[in-house]
Amino acid sequence: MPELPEVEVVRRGLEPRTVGRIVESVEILDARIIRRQAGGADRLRGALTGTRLTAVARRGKFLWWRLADEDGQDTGEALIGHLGMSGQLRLRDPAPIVALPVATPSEGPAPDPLRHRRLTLHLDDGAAIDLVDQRLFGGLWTSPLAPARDGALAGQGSPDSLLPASAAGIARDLLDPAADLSAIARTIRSRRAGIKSLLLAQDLVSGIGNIYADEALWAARIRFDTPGARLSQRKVLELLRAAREVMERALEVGGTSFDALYVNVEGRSGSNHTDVYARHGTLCSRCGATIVREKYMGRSSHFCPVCQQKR
DNA sequence: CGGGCCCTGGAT
DNA sequence: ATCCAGGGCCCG
Repeated sequence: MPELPEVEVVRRGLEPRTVGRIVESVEILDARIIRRQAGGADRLRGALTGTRLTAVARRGKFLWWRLADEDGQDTGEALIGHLGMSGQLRLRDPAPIVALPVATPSEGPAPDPLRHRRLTLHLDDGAAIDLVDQRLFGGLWTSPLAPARDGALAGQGSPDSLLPASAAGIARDLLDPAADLSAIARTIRSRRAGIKSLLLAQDLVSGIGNIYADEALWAARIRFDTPGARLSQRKVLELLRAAREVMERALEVGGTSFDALYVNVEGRSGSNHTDVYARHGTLCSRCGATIVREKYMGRSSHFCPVCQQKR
């Protein structure tokens, strides 16, 4: 499931091969993927056809391209996307889609990595950007730009403070130099909700999903259901720095993958190391206790019952 | 602030 | 046949 590090890996893969290119056509293979586009498929086609991609930026888990018209003028809109939990943006060279080698009958049919291709942007150099998404939680749509409130760069890779409206309610993430960790920590401490639900609140701090929330809480030795207000400023800062470190480390190794659902633009998986996530039943690497999985907020929470005590 | 919804396909 | 995975968004 793509969270901040995985989306950043994708952004970095897209940057050198898509910035400067013109979209020649938009191929929609499954209309259900364009749910979030105002005006629907026609509007998406109209906004992109003949339009140049001038930058690719990211805030939290949102990714967007800046757009310019034939004269090089900003269109005032971005092409923004979110991968949901199973979305992939894949770059395809000029060659047509090549099927994988045919499997022998005993092996059954070979899995086709593009089986769930929903939408393709064809670029002027013959390359293509495929949006592949098994569960259709992801999407790609246009959104008008407006200045970010604090005037700082809108996100990683952004040339200025202009932020797509669709990401206006998304807080800065922990890899953003303009993120104010002390302010985030103060807000967390003003809430009585469980700390994990606060870590996952994208309007408070963005980019963290279920995997990195569990990993950060383990690193900071905090139980998922501890009320934000029960934690000291120092402890919350420790947690935020832990979350940042876990995500930085994941970024260095190309993202975290638990299945074939997260891949970079070339279709390759990242690492799959975690300390607690999906490790229930195995031993805590810090104290040797057995890692537990518990339902919280309708999601699985993985934690060490000894290191992460109730407060 | 919690719960339901959107979705599909692999596991049980 | 049913459960489960879950980010974002909408609802009450």
